[in-house]
Amino acid sequence: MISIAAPEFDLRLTLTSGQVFHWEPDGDAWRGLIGNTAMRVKQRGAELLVPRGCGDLAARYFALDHPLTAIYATFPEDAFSRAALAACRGLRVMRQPRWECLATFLTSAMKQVSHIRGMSLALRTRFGEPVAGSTMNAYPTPGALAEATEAELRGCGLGFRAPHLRETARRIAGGEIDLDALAMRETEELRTELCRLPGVGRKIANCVLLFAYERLDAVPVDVWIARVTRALAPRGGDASLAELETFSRERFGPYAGYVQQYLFHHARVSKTLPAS
DNA sequence: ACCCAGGGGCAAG
DNA sequence: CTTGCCCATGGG
Repeated sequence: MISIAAPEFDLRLTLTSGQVFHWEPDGDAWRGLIGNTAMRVKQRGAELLVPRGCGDLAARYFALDHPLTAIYATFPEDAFSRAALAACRGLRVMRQPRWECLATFLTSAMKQVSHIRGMSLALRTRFGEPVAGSTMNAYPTPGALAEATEAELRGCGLGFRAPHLRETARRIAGGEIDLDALAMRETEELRTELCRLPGVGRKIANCVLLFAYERLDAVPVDVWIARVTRALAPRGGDASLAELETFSRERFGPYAGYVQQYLFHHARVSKTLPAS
């Protein structure tokens, strides 16, 4: 293990905030994969202990370069947002592998976090390649999922999401869509391209923009964020999802995705909403 | 038994 | 351009 600097970072909060679904606690450390690299990571104060040779990889994955102080300066002043910031200080919006992020959020539709974890693990176990030094397999490639049958995917608990994942995997494996090449597109254009994929609508596209394409202003509006922002927005009681997204982007500013992530996690963990 | 989950697609208004 | 309904599955 080596040590890297990780000021203003909370590993546990970051890994349990509903961004990634394959990390598991191992004593006072965490075990998981960054792409195809096995990792055991442990926080010790303002430093992070990672396997030798994995410092740069981990620093990038955990976004240790994000300017949290500047980001916090943009947070709204209302009581609930302040409480979320106080409760989630050190939570970072990670940089995830694009395909893995797209596929896991595609399976997330109308599922609780624990279910998403279960599907991710089942897909890895059934269709992923083994990784040296890990008992967990890598996330399955687009090709591996494109070749799976719908029944096999349903066997992993995917339900009605199975044909969506299969067809999206097929398009990517076949080269109709290049997730890496899309990285240089502007956000609006990139979102439009992602929304063309079956099973990917506005909310899931925004998750992928935020968690895999560094678009920190993207706001995924799920049921939790809808509840929070309906309470936060003036006359938000009957606002549509589109209106809530517009409200969030305008109210929360250039790091709206960061704000949203703090509100999401705080609301979920505390089981509270803004007083309206 | 009943409810809900980090939604999306499609038809109908 | 909006709204209503269905789509599987599992845990509380």
